[in-house]
Amino acid sequence: MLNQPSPLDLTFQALADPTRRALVERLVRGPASVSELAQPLKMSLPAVMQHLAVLESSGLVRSEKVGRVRTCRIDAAQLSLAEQWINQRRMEWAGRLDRLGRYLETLKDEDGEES
Amino acid sequence: MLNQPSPLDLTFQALADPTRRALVERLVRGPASVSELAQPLKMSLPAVMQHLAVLESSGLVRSEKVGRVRTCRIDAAQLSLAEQWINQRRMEWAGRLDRLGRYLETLKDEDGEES
DNA sequence: TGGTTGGTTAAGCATATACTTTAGTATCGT
DNA sequence: ACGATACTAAAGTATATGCTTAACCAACCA
Repeated sequence: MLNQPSPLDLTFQALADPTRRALVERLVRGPASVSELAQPLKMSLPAVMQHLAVLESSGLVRSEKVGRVRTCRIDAAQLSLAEQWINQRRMEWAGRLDRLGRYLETLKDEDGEES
Repeated sequence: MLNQPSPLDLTFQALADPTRRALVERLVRGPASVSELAQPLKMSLPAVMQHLAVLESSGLVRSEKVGRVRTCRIDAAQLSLAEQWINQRRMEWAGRLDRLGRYLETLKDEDGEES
């Protein structure tokens, strides 16, 4: 993976970590400062900052610093992107099963009409 | 991450790699053998097998070997799991924005009624 | 029976991830 | 001005990831 990762790579990668999902779960309930986000987590502040950096580089989270406090908020557009990718695959798969089922049905019907 | 990863960890981690997403994209169009899956990819067979192992340990893909050929198929349930997690967060966020908007609206109304 | 096909195992290697501790640098309150 | 607060930067470390190549095994097929 020496070529630069796509937005989808970054988004799924960001969501693959339980700490980062916890951060997202917190942020959907409203914006929060870095130390506010770090408080319930049992790891160092720099560790939390690194997780936030991952979330931010994926586009899932944006943040702005005013004075000495950085306020983070989630960006739902990126969540949608990931959701859409999964949904499209699931739909494709469901559609296939549906067509397959219908096809097997026609086979049974033809069988019934036989002889 | 020395404690064992959750199903959600494994699923998002599996989807974070473009090669593995390509495998999923192929498999939603129907089951395939290992070498069939490897053929369009420009990497060694063992590399593809390792990606398949990741997909399988996440539950996104199941496979069975008959004779000397292993046939892989996707398991949509695991796709749903990931999709649901995202969807719930997105809903939560949307709901919050909605409530916030309504609240601001009431403030404006009260403001209008003032003095 | 012996070669080809389809898959598997093992080992090795470069880079990436998830932390840590230590040492900062700007605010902000008094 | 001075200390506390909120964050940041840098470096180090252990483990994980994404490959590779070189064997190897177990059908199948002539």
